[in-house]
Amino acid sequence: MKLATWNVNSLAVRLPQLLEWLNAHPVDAIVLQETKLTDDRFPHAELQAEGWQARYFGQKTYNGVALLSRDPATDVVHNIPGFDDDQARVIAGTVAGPLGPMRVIGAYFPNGQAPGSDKFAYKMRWQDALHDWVRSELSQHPQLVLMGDFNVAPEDRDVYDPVAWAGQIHCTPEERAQFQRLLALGLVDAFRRFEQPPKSWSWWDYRNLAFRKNQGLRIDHILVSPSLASRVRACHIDKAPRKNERPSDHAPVVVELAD
DNA sequence: ATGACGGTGTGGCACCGA
Repeated sequence: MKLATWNVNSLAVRLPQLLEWLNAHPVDAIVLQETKLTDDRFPHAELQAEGWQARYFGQKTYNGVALLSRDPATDVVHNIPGFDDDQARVIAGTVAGPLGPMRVIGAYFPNGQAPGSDKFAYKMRWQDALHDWVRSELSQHPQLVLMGDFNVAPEDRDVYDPVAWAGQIHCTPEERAQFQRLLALGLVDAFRRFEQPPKSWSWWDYRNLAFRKNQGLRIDHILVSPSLASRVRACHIDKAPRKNERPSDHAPVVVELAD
C-alpha cells in the first residue's frame, strides 16, 4: 500500500501536474495541501474521471486540504475537533486497504511567520490542539498515518544551512519540540526509518535558484502509528515534479507499507 | 536589512508563503 502527501500550492494551477504524477506513481491515497480553492470550485469531476474519490475542505486564496483515494474515505473530519479555527488546514478520513481500515490525517501546519509573532503563537496553539487530538485518534485507530506539510524542519540535517536558519521559523526549538511531542505519542518518521541521501529536502524556495543549488528544507513529513512502523518498506521524496515548468515549491513524499 | 519567485484577489499593487 502506498500513501503520499503533496503541497501543490494551488490545485487550480497544479491539477494537470497532479494527474500526470498520479498516473506515473500509483498510490492508494494522497493528501494535498494549499489547494486554495473553495469547495464549489474543487475539481472533483476531473479527479473522478481519473478514478479518484475526493474529500476536500477549502477556502479562498489560502490553505485548503484534500484527501484522494480509490474508494471514498469515510468518517471524514474537517479541522481539529474542538479547536476553533477559520483556516482550512486538516482533513482526516478512514481509507480501506489491504491492511484493513487506515486512518489518514492530512495536515497543513501553520507557517508561523516569525518567532514571537501572533502567527507563531497561533502555530503553537494549533500544534497543541493537533497533538491532543491525534492522541485520541490513535486510541481509536491503531493504523494511523499523519502526513502533510508540517512547516517544521525537525533536525539540522533537514536544513541546507542550519547555521543561517538557527532559531528561524521552521527551525526554532519550540517548533522542534512540538514535532518531538508527536513522536512521543509513538508516531514514527517514515523517512528516517531508512538511509537517505544527504541533503534531502521537500521544499525549495522559488527564489535565488534555490532548487538548482539544492538549497531547501525537509518540512513535509509522513508519520506512522506504532503498529504500522514495522510495515514501512520505503519512504522517499520525489524531486522530479519540482523540475516541471511552473512547479509547486514542494515535492511529494511517498511511503510504502507492506500488505 | 531587503528582496528575490509565485499564487491570489478585484489588481494596476498588497499580502502571504517558507
